[in-house]
Amino acid sequence: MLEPPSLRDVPMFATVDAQSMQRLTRDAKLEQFEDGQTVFRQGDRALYVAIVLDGFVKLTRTASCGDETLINICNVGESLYEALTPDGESYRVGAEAVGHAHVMKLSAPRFRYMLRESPSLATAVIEEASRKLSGLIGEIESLKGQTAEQRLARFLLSLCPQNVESCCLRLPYDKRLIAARLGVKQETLSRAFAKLREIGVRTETRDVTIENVARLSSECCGGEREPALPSERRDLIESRGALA
Amino acid sequence: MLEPPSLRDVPMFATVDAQSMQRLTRDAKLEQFEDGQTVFRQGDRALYVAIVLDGFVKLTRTASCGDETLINICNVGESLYEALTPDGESYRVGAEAVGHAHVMKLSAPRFRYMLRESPSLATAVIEEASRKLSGLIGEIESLKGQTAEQRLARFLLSLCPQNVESCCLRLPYDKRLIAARLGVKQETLSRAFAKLREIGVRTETRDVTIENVARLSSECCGGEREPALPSERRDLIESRGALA
DNA sequence: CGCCGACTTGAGCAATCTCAATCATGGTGG
DNA sequence: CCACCATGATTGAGATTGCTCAAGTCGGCG
Repeated sequence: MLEPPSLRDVPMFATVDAQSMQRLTRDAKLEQFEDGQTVFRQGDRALYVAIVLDGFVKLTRTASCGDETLINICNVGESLYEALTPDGESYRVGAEAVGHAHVMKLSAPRFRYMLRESPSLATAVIEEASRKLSGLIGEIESLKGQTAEQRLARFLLSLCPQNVESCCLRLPYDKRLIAARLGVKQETLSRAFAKLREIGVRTETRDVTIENVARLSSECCGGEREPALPSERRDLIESRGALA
Repeated sequence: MLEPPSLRDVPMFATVDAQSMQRLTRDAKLEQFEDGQTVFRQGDRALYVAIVLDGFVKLTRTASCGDETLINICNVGESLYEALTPDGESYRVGAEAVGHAHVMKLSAPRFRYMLRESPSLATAVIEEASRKLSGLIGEIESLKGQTAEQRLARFLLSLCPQNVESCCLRLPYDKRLIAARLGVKQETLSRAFAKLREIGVRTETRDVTIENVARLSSECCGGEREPALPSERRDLIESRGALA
């Protein structure tokens, strides 16, 4: 939090040439948000392409009847790219800070202009969009085919480092949000945690201990595993095993 | 089916300059598939970028335990873009023809090369990816927040032309597939159809009559409506009302 | 101490799934 | 023409999962 957050650390832009980055960020704005503050609203004109530089930003979609659905929780280094409509005119989801967050806003018209000027940027954006597609496909797979318990297992596994036999981790945000992310009610999430207790998952409010990662993995539909989300913060996690 | 299917009619490429299109399609292959035949398998090396030129192609994701989840059913003019992994190395979902289908396969390495050479192609691909994102976001919203009945209503509405008061339409594929698309079992779909009968939706195997589109719309969560899928075939639909 | 928010737990209910039986429908062979 | 079968669709009954509502716990924090 003390080091100045910078686009330099955002993987999405790692392969973009320096000159393009300089032009792209010429009038970029770095904004700070407190928990619950709105980054932009669904339906607003899409004046910016936003990147999370610190904290979390949740993307939600609100139906006309008022139902709000959580679409994604974006982590440090992620763009809020799925917010943009295909025509680039408005936001199809709203964005709100979860906890304290820094967001870099790049001018959308400039961004669009640069896409035509810089093949390396265009390629980077195509890859970013493809990553977002992957994430959503995984989400759909999970929602259509798995129980709440399996989804929770999958979520916890996505927080584990690869190839460890056990690990302790801190949940990245509160259980209400995790429930929304998994598409269940808070109470259901609580019960799912209770069931996982039987297979060696202890929870203490926000800290989770997974005694046997492989066991949890096999529980969650034959050991399926998300391709190691770059999303979740590794610095909150300690673990024993191959990587420890 | 008799006119030769051509990339010329694919909206995705409408804005791409002729020269790029020519280079892109230099060694393109047009393939035909019968119902159930595999276009490509999940995990295969992604040698091609595929476009549906006739019929339907379903994209499914198979978990290691064998569970198969339907991700999308792609219509004429759609790319199978969501099949590509971010690194472009392999397919993250499998593709299979639904009924008779024509698929154009473009060389993936050439495609990637052309992305750097042709800003208009890059822009078109970014828009296509964005449309795919929209579709998946809508899917997630639907899965997380709506009942089977509401999802069915939404699906039927996506098949209706805009601004009509009533309409008759033919379901684009069989009910087993529709059920998979909505993320329910076919029995549940059948019961959902039965419930909609009470609000003026008649079904005769594959033909559906919607007596009052507005009523159906209000049933499905306050009149939410998909942004008029370009996906479904308009030529199978007859309707009365503002547009008729 | 006492309140508040976040979490947990319990009980009943609603939606969906599973399993199984039934019913059209279309094609096939006699 | 009809008996027969395969397939898709429908319907019923009971089990499961997740939801709703309500109460209870727990850990800060003024």
